[in-house]
Amino acid sequence: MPTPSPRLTPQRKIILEVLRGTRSHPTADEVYDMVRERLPNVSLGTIYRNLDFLHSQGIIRKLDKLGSQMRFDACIDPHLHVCCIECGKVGDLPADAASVSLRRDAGMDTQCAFRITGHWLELYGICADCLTEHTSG
Amino acid sequence: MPTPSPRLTPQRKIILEVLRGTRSHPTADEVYDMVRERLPNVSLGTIYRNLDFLHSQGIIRKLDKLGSQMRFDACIDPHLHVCCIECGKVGDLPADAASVSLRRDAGMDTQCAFRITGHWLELYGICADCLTEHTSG
DNA sequence: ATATCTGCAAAGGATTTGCACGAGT
DNA sequence: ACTCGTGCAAATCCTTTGCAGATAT
Repeated sequence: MPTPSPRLTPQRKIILEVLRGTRSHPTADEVYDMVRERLPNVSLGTIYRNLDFLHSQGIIRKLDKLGSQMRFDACIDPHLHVCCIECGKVGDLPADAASVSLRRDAGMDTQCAFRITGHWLELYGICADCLTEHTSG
Repeated sequence: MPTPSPRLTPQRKIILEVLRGTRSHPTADEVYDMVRERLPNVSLGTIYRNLDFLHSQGIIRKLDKLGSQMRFDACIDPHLHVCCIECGKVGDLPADAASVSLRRDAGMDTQCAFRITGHWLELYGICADCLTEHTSG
């Protein structure tokens, strides 16, 4: 059987262009607004579906830990995000700047123009129960 | 004027007891179910309001980065959380085990019975724009 | 009395989904 | 033809809110 062939529709193309044209890590809503400037009849559902598709293909990053709304990032290189606790703005930080920033809590980080005040670290893994199911099943 | 005097209602008391009686970092919904066993007529709104109140008083922790629903933790000592990517279960990790776990990605961490497969680090701060507003205003 | 708190139900915001139509191969 | 994608609107999920009645000091 032939492999499924995703299509590069105008919507999909413009959504990706819009995302690649900004460094602001926009929400779906903000992407919607930007895309509508070029494609007035696009629907929000299409935005969500395409952002999801692009993410599933590894073409964009989905940032779901930066507030109440998801944000999206066309830059998939490993890097960290800094979130402003006042206005919610999201900035980038080169990966190798992390340890520097963590040690400098409450100091101004010259590399990202944010004064770092805190951080959040969370681990992912597989719990013992799920591990057992894997090995026994 | 007298300081406001929050009351220790039965609802509030039981919610806190229930939360202190588990290490499962329950969602509001799960707290609701547990509380209803002792207080069948409690409402979900009351659960949310009290969890919020307890959090605002620094009595419990609110974990909003562990999936789509908020989770709550009566243990406010600094410690990390490990989230199972299969079933969503959340475990604890002593703070000083963090560096160990990060170095052991994909290895089994004996301290928390999770096999750590990844992590997420995010920074918080104040952006240049908001800093300017503070210093100039 | 009065401020705090409750249960109920409705509202809210973000995201997902069902469906019939449209477009590419 | 057939599959994939779209617009629209409704549905869903989690959380918050308005309100009238209840409770404690």
